[in-house]
Amino acid sequence: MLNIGKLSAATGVKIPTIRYYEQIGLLPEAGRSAGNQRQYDVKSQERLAFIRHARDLGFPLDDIRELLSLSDRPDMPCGAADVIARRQLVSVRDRIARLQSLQLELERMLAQCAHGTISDCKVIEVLGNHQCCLHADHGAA
Amino acid sequence: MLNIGKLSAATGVKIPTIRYYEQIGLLPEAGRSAGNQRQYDVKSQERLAFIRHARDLGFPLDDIRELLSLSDRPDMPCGAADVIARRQLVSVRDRIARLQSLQLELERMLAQCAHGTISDCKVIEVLGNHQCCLHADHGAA
DNA sequence: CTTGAAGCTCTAGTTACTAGAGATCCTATG
DNA sequence: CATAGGATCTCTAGTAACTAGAGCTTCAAG
Repeated sequence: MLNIGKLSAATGVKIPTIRYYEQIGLLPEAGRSAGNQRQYDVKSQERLAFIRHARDLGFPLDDIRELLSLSDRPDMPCGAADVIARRQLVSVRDRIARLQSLQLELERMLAQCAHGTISDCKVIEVLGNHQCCLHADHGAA
Repeated sequence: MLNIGKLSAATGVKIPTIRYYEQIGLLPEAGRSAGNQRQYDVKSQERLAFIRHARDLGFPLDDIRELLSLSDRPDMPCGAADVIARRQLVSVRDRIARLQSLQLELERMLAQCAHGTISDCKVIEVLGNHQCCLHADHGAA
């Protein structure tokens, strides 16, 4: 049995976040000690590690909730988990593509900056003028 | 003079978002028609386009606020704008790097999925086990 | 037995919007 | 000129995923 501080240290999830996860029902209500402090076992730690990892991977909490409910029923086909992961992969790829075009534009802006005054600052100028940029269609998304 | 609907169409910023920007002081209070409806001129449209573009580039509103206040003083040196853009570039690069490692891991998970039952689903398994992944240090950030 | 760290609950704040209710206004058609 | 409909108004509250703080209690070390 470990208290919330140890659990936090073990999983890297901050204490208020653990309580928050319990509040929204992502973690079951923890058992309490005589003095009303939360007590966790290894199961809880594993569940929290699962959440942590999925969060690191960018899964929203709702998907994680779904994944957890799947993992509670090990005899079901895993198509649903696959769908969630695949959806996540698509969105990660999309985010990468966007960010790469933004990176290019920022580099271009900075390369043109002659360190003069604001009036001829390319950073400001480029930001004021959407026509000249490489990601014109991203706004529509 | 254009009303909020036209401004929204012209800039691609949604109507409630325009009002929100006014509320938080990012846009000055718009003039009103006899019937209390907001009226915008070309200046407002440019300012909003600037905001829009900077948002697309991933700048947080606070940075945009700063950028706008800079662009209102064209005789100042542009070092500050440069610093903001540079900071943004660093964070964009960092986000790309993270996402690329997440992409790899998701691809790996999906490649291993044999479409059996949950009990042998690699997606669930990998998520439950942080040891085996490629981005172990990301959580610390 | 005391003291200081760690835990508790509860509320409110964050970012950048988005949604909805209910009222008002503007414009085009009959 | 009346009216129907879409557009706009204000206001409140909700979203995601936490984070911060106040004020209290409990636990462990000395």
